[in-house]
Amino acid sequence: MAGSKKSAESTGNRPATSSDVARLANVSQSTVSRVFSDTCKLSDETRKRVLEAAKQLGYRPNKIARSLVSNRTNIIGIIVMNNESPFYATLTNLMITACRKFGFCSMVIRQTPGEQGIDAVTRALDYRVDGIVVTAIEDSESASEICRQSSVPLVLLNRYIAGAGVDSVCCDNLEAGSLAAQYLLDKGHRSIACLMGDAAASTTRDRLAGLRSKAEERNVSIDWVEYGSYSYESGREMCRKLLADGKRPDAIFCSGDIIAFGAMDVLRYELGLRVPEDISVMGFDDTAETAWASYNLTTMRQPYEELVETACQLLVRRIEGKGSGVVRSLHACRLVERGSVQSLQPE
Amino acid sequence: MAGSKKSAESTGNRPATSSDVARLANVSQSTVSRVFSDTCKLSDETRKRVLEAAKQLGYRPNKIARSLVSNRTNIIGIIVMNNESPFYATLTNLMITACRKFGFCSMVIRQTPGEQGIDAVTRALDYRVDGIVVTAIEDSESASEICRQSSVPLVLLNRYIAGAGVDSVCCDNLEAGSLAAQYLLDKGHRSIACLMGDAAASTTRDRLAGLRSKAEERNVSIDWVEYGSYSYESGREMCRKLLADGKRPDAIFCSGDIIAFGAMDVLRYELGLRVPEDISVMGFDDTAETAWASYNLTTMRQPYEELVETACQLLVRRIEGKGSGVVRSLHACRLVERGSVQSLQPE
DNA sequence: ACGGTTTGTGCATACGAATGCATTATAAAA
DNA sequence: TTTTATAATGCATTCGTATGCACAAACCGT
Repeated sequence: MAGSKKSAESTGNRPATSSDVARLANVSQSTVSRVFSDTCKLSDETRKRVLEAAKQLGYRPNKIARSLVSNRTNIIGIIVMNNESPFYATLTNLMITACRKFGFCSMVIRQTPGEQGIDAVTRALDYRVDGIVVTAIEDSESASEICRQSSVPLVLLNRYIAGAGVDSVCCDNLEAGSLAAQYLLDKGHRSIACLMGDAAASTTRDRLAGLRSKAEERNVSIDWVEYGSYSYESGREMCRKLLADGKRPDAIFCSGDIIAFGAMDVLRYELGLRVPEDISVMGFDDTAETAWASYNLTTMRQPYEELVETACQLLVRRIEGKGSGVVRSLHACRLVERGSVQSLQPE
Repeated sequence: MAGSKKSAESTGNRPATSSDVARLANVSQSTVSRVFSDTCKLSDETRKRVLEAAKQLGYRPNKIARSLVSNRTNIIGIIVMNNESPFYATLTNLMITACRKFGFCSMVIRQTPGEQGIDAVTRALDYRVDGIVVTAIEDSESASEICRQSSVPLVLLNRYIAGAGVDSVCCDNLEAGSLAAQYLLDKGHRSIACLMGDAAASTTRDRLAGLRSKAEERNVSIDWVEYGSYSYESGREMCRKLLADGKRPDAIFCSGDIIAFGAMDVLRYELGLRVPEDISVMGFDDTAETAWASYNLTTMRQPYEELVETACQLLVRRIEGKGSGVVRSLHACRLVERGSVQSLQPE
């Protein structure tokens, strides 16, 4: 008497198929399919019967089978670096939510250590994802090439490749760097040190370039620049190295908040300096932790929602074939003033 | 003369299929399939010819089609709450990596606001994922029920449902709570307040229960307990509320690090108290931020890698049909002593 | 040289849903 | 009532891969 308790007629524990439903509802498999994709006119009577049968069997369309014939998986591949920073976590989370909003599921692929970025992309392509978002892998260029070969749309989020015909969505790092410089200069800072993340990333380079050009415009030269990576530990190391030579800049610009956290902690707890009284620190990204009272970090806010929304929209438009030329979408950052930068100006 | 530049013979920009390869290599489609699944003996000569043709066409097996016939997607669904805490971010990231190690891709599904947890699970099931890991959704019970109906293995990570026949992997929250109590008591603390996360979660309840039982064993009663959620803001609010009545406990136990961060910041920057000199704070999880010098939080470390590895292994074993009875896997936590708890004992 | 075994390959079909086309039932028009 | 248009449904095929079965070739021992 097993299984008689369930209200659904068992199909032997294998999920019900459209044919099972068809049989029960006394219609053809095509009709069932049409009820669930509702592409076509159907009598209310039939629709009702089918839906009832479906409910009884617990039927749900098999998206895998559907994908095979329609050549559309409704999956977006999200490729992320093997990076633990809160910034990427936030970006990834928002991206998943955005994809969902557009009706897509997310296959998240993390580049495993030792793996080429292109392999991560290939893994996604094997599942015939409809589109790919890359938030920072090393060899974006080859990734973009292999996507073009498979004619799968690709969007770079928070990265940019000059010249390559790839869509990208970034904040305007040049302008943001410039704004940061302007802010620090306006506050009276003249000797500005920079603790930068990965030197190879376009974001890193642009932020510094923007900062530098604005500073030079005001006849201030940026001489103290350290490179490392976007991590707390790297922030600490760069900060130690910077101040080891006895250098005492007015302010330290960090190209990522997490670098700033490391730097602040070294300043306060290893060097006994006060932030911002003795030395000012500025971050970049506006991750959640910046607002925490211990840091209270003045930073440039990246417009997360806007970036992610745009990337997703762009990707979806491409997926639907509504592509035009290569898009490079740039978004303004906004300065969020908290308490880590001191004014050296007499008011 | 378009397309003649590519070395690969173009198949009209549609990804090459096994039939395309078969045609080029002068073998049947079956043979191509066999080369790529290598289930069967094949002459070296044939294999070489096929692989060459495949390379020339840029052929990679279509995992969607493969899934359809083999009834195996090699995808694991990872269901996560709409939660921004670093703890879940870490857990999710590690889970993705672990799945990959076992040869699975990850479909990450975030419960969207207003959505039932069961709907998130259903979305995964629609893609016929081979297994599902749930790291905290509200209605785990119904989720488990619908997985059973589809006979898709399910593992709860960091959650536990008493009685329900669901596999789960947790740290031993009872014991961990007890260890925390023991530590605080040994340090001489007698009035211990508790700032807890979501009251409905098994983790929250067990941590408190463990703490309480150990305390009572030593004739200390735990009278000050606040409930909230696992977030920085909630930590702040609970802390304010706790101390508003003029209460001054020796120590505050927080059921999550992020709660502790909020609490510490209120203590230090709103109430002007020193941690640990005036009041001790203890956390739970050992997220990355605990080691940051600003917090330097003494906490209970969850064995992340072990938890994730176990969950994944368990799931994979179930997927391969090697299931036995219901498994409840418990893992010991370890106290990580940093600088946020003061000793009240004369040494 | 012959029956028997092994090895390598092809043929045909299945997986579950979507869809162009044919067919039937129904309604509207003449 | 007959004709034509229209709406509703079924039939057959397709997507790309895997696999049971049949078959051919090669090898083996006697």
